[in-house]
Amino acid sequence: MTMSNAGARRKAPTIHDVAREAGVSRGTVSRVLNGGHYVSPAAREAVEAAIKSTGYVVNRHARSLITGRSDSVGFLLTEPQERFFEDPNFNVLLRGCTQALAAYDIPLLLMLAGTQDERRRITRYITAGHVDGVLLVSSHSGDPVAEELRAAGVPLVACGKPIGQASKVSYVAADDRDGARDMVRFLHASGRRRIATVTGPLDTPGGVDRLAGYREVLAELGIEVDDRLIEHGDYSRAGGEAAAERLLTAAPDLDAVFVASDLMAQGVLSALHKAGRRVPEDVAIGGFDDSPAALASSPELTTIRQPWDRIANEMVRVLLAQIGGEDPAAVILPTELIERRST
Amino acid sequence: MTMSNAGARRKAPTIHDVAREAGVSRGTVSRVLNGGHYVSPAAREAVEAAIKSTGYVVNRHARSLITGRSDSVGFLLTEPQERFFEDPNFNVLLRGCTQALAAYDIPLLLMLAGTQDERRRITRYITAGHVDGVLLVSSHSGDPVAEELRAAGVPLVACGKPIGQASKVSYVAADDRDGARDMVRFLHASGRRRIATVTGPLDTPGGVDRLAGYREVLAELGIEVDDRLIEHGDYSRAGGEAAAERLLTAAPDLDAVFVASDLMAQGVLSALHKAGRRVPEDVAIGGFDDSPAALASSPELTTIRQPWDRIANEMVRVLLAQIGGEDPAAVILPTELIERRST
DNA sequence: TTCTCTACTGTGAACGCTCACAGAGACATG
DNA sequence: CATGTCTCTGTGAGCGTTCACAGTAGAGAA
Repeated sequence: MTMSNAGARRKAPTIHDVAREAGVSRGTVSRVLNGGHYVSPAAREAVEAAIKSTGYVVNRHARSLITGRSDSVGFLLTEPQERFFEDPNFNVLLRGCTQALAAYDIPLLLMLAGTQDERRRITRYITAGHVDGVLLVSSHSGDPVAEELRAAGVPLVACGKPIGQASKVSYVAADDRDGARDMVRFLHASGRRRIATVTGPLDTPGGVDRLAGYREVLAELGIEVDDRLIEHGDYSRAGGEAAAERLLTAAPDLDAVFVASDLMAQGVLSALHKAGRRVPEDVAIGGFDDSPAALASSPELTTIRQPWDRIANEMVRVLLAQIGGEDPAAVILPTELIERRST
Repeated sequence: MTMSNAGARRKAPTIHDVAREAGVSRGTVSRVLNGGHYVSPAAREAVEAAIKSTGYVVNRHARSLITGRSDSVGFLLTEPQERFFEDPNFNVLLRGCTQALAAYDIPLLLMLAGTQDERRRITRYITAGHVDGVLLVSSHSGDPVAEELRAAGVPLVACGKPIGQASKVSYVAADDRDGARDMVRFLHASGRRRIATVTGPLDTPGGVDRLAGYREVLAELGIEVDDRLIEHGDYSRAGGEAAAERLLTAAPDLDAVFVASDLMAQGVLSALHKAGRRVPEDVAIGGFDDSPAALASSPELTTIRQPWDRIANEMVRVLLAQIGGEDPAAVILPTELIERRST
């Protein structure tokens, strides 16, 4: 009998209605809503009861209009979206961020900047203050979008270490160097003595740091670094295969390869197979990322897992802190070695 | 030398500033902004110039406050998030929706309702009018959330056909029945004569419709349906394997199996392998979904692909139409048969 | 001329909230 | 008794839009 629904969304109760119901003023209701102090227990109780009985929900637009905050944040993905969306790790990140924000009742806006047009539109949207901050996932760090947003004073935290250290932008990343160290130490501990490496591109933080970790462990073990054992790839499968072929020529006596990504490791695997080397009997292989490629390979790859759920949580934490006025911060999280059949 | 950045976001220009700059009134600027009529070419030009020179961007909160619209929509995922996030098809859908909405300058809010608490929070958020409509992805159709939102008069469009036909909720889905018909016709055309099927659960639309398609084609070909050739699964790999074992017992002479999901098809593959049947020489297998399982199987599965990018576009189109006041609508999109090695 | 109609423009009032401020008690201190 | 401090409460103003309405100018018709 009520004249509810049927698309005719009935007018929502306002703070006024709650105030009337509770027998107090708007100001008092507002103070209760914002968890403020200076409100008597009696008033608070009355207001809370009135909120419940009226089914009041704050109008975020009205609030934002006056506070200047939007109480929402953007999740910005620039560039090659396919690559990310196909990666389950990326999905863990997206999900983790959404849930971490939900705990603060902050909605996440998904923003994909593929084309130049989209980039412009999104940058305008963000700098106009429609979100309070941005969680950025960008392939090549030192992204112009990051710079632009930072220059506009938008709180920002990137996923992964930016390469252009010039600008002070917050980031959360896994400890690439330590992950690499773990893997090389592990290979050495399992008896391998001629440990080669296929690095990522040296203009990426991952490329640099994972190589640094490799070098450090050799130094630590008193093994002289042999340049013939180092080859560079481009994170692609084909790149890994080519690098492995060069390694086999330059240093045919290698008995282990630390590869800076699982995808490249697949290429390495196939090169070794072609060369008649057995894995892990003749050559052990360690990957990086714990991507699906690690499980799809045969043998399954021993690899380094990055703690994507924790990365998500930390990104949100750092972003909210920054929105709250704190300075940019960098967070490095430990990795985990996943032992499988390739070692 | 400018006192820009440093977190001190300078006050954004308002419609007032634009009006002053252009020498017109707020009203005129507003009319230009909303693409309205009744504005002279001269005024429009002046306003557009002023917008450019001031860098004005509309304050959506102020607008929403008065229009009552939020100009944003929610993408709601209920229930088992892992399953969806792992599915590349789901990611295509999410991406497609985001991009389709971006063309209308409508942001997408990602909402994950896993726990009961989250469901409540999100339902409140939505019914409070914080989004204009909802794109729903739900595992079991006839989802209580869908009902609740529909009852509250929230524009809603579901992905996939709801089972509870009682309520009139919009949906966009691939043509399961026709996809099934295509596959069975294809198997028959390639010479198979004892075509079995492993269905999905019969309380899901996919389960029902794909079986219906199977039956229809047999009828069309004048082949009598043999119940020994029909077994039911639960969309899981193990379920597929068990169903295949039952089939092999009941109808050992089968020479093809149409399986209602790729995951189940993997199970069927493994059962056939154990029974010493070769695929595709002895038995052809047709899957459904074109999921990663289809490519990961050996041999790779011939399967039915659902047009996820088009589904995304249609969901957005239907939702916006509904927000605009149109009635709920159902859209069925054609599928595509992907031929691989299993047939 | 005068009136009507059309095309356009400006203005005040809202939308629902927060914030700053003023003020009221209650109580202690000088 | 005056004064100060502390806790609590109500009120007016204003955030930046849109919307309804009133008003103006110019063209054409009576």
